Amino acid sequence: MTVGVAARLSRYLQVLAQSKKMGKDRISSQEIADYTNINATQIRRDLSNFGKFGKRGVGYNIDSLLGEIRRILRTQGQHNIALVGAGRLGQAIASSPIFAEHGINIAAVFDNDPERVGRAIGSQSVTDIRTLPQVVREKNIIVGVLAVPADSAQQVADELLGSGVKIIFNYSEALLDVPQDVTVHTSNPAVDLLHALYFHLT
Amino acid sequence: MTVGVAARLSRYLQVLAQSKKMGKDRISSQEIADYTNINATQIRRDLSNFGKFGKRGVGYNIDSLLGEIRRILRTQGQHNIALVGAGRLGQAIASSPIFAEHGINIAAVFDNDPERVGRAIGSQSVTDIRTLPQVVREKNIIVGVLAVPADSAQQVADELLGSGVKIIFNYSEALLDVPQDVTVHTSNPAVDLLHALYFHLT
DNA sequence: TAGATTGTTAATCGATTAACAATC
DNA sequence: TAGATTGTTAATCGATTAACAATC
Repeated sequence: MTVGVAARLSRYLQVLAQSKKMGKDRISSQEIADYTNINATQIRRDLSNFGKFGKRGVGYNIDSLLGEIRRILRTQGQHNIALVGAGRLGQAIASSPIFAEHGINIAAVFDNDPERVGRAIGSQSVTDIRTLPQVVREKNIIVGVLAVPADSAQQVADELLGSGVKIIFNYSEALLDVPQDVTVHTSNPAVDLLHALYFHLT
Repeated sequence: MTVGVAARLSRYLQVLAQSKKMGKDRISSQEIADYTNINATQIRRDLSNFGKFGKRGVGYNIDSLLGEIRRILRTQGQHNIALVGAGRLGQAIASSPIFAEHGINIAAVFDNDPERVGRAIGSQSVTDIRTLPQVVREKNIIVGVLAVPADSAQQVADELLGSGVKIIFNYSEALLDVPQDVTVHTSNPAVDLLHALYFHLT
């Protein structure tokens, strides 16, 4: 499977999960297309690579398609992730239902501020960052989410990597230097906004 | 220019802006490639579409390349955006330097909670959401950022669109129904995580 | 039956990559 | 001069799209 197909499948998953919440039972490739800006033919083709999941003239059953995609992406189990930074952004991330909805469990929240350590955040309490290596190893965590200021991002990233983390979600503006086998996903709303604006201005 | 090229140029912009902050003067296509996961040949080709900005054997001058890309993307002026929602996520967004660094000005922050109205947030104070239509029109805002709970996202989106907004950044899990000429960008870290995990598990 | 939507084909387009001469 | 890196070509691959028969 290419990176592109996996990325698109995970977006279909989000649309399906939300549509189910809205009480829908089935959905057409065109409806998924409207929400994702992915071409409907592309969607049908992505899905038909793995089987015949739809009914002609009807569409796709949401529950069964959710199951199929989760099976394909192997996201049926629970995954443990670590969140570093219990400031406003960290609190917002920890209290968002978005991870839990997709079977992702925030297994630990770290901060270096003694004022914050011990406070409740999401379903956890904040842990001293000095215990990070031990906790990350114990809980077998391979994903770290960075919600720290840019000037400490690299240092925290190094610590995560040293403890076995292989995927980093970077919510700071910092550029991170990491080994080849580590995936860094940098989330930058301003960057997305710039190219969205370009097409509006044109 | 295709959507792809514009999206990539805005990512180069981010790398250049950060590298400049780190005190660097010049950068090679390979270095940009390492930070963006975009192929170095692709980067050189994207840039050479618009001119010969580099020096062989040396690389690109960061200041001059920043200027060129900003000119190409027309992001030299200031853009006004509106933020709706002054909760934890809204506060995190408002206090992030990431928008200001790219010439994007958060011109108004709205909330419906009387407790929050009037409080300082970023460089603004929170405004009553009932004034949204008036403020958005007065300030000529065409970009709205949604940092509200999923169950009020559609309602707020409708209000923004009714006041002339054309680009929405949706930080809720909700799916938004909007007219064809409106761009919705939904930011969903869990979705990104799912496909990053897939490749790690494989 | 009539309408809708899938699954699939075929054609086109843009992205990716390797390779390398040009040149700083 | 020697090393490095751009700008560009050529080949390949995946994404996109239109179209439509199959079929629910």
